[in-house]
Amino acid sequence: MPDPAPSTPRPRYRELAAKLREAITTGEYAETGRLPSEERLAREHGVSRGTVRQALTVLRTNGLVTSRRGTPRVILGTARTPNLYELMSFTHWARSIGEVPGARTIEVEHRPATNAEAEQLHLAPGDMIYLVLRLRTLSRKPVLVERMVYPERVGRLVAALKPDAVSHADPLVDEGLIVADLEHSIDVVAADVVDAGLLGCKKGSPLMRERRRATDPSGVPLHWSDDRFLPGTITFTVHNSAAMTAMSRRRG
Amino acid sequence: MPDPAPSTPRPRYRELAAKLREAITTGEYAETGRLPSEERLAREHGVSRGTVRQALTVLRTNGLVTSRRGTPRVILGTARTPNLYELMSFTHWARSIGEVPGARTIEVEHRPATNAEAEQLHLAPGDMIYLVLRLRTLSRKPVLVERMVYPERVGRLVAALKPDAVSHADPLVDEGLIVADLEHSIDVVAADVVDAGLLGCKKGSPLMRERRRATDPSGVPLHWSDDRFLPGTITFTVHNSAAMTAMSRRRG
DNA sequence: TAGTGGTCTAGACCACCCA
DNA sequence: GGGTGGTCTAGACCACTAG
Repeated sequence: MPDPAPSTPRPRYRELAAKLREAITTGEYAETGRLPSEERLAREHGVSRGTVRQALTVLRTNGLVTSRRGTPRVILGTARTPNLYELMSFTHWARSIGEVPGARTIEVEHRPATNAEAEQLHLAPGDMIYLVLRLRTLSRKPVLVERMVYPERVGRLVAALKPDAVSHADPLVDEGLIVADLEHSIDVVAADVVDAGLLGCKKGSPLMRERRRATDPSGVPLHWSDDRFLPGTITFTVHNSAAMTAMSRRRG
Repeated sequence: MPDPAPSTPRPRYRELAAKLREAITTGEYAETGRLPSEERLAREHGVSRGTVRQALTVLRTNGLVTSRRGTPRVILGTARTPNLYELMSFTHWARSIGEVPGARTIEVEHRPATNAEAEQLHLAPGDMIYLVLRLRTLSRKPVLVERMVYPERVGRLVAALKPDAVSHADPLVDEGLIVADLEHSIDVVAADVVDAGLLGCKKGSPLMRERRRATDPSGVPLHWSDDRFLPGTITFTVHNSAAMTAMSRRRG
């Protein structure tokens, strides 16, 4: 939910969701720990019950409230803010937690895709890709090694950026690229020579790896990345409600 | 979406979602890669557009289709099956991927909660908890060390299970406990002496750690766990669409 | 039994995309 | 401009929980 510049005015259900989130975090319903009924919320805010339910779905997705047939909704906790931007962009995430992100570009390659790359990006073998290798820092301390693979069309834009550009994601958004979908996988790998040199750890020492693939609304892959974090620098958290889930990252 | 035993007949939107998922995975719309319009689906299946939208929301949450105003929905990929059970229960997950799960109970403690445990389970300091330490296996090979902490009420049920019970989650479900909410965090830790002894690795070697807290529909914590996986045995995957997310695990 | 959330309908208007 | 998905309404019935 990146809340893009509202060419359309913010829909009412989001407006209401924001109001309710605010009310919850300020302790408005703290006495009972319950939310008013949907009907009552509808009356109080001058919208239909359907709109109230849309708003409550947002809150539920974010883990703020539960729901169960027959009983009022229960307040679960306070705000969580899953945000596609934050999951897509180290820069954006770092700023969101008040850190100063940095980046050093180590290498940019423009070459034919390997088989694995072609598969991940839905390209034909031999199609050209860009690979960008960067060292990312928080407050000047190395945190992760980032390898981004872009198809030609996207990579061209990235390659044109100034070498000292910290965020690569923002310019892409400005260019009109839309990320509709992200697929992450998280595991542990041993540092290779490059990782070790950049992060200042030993070759073979364990790193937490997050691989991501971003897809635009028409299903076309926008990039594929391999990020390797020093242990202790980051924690991934995932929240599931009965039907839905939200992911975020935390400083480890 | 555990699809509980339908005391109520399965709602139409789920029925429709299942039908559409089936159609997508069998390649029904493979030529165009597009879904028919909501209006048309409504006509064809004899339901209202609202119901169609509910069904499509399910598919979107699961990463099967995208949606964007103005254009038909695009088929993204094939089935993903996020399921609270599978995330809650190693046993259930293992079976879902065709593996044979095993468990060896190492230790059961019944004692006052530490401060951390009390906080996680929303207990008063000194309230009694159960801690169950188990070694979990796939096809007899050690995969993870599991530490489950239960509040008295739940732990009593677990402690009453037969020592060779593989799944602890299923009996709890049978007892009427409902998991409405799961919070995961994933990071890397060094194996302690116990971990190393059980998993057959060296003390200090890296393990992937998944900590979980489960909450029932009224917001009461049901358990808190700390699972430590041998590297290479598992990969966590998370899928986000614009507003929603789904998590799963894969054999590493 | 009263009140809640879950499901479903039939209609409406709009922003947006694309041919 | 025609068709799509996004939002919103006003109403209805039902399953479920709890006092």
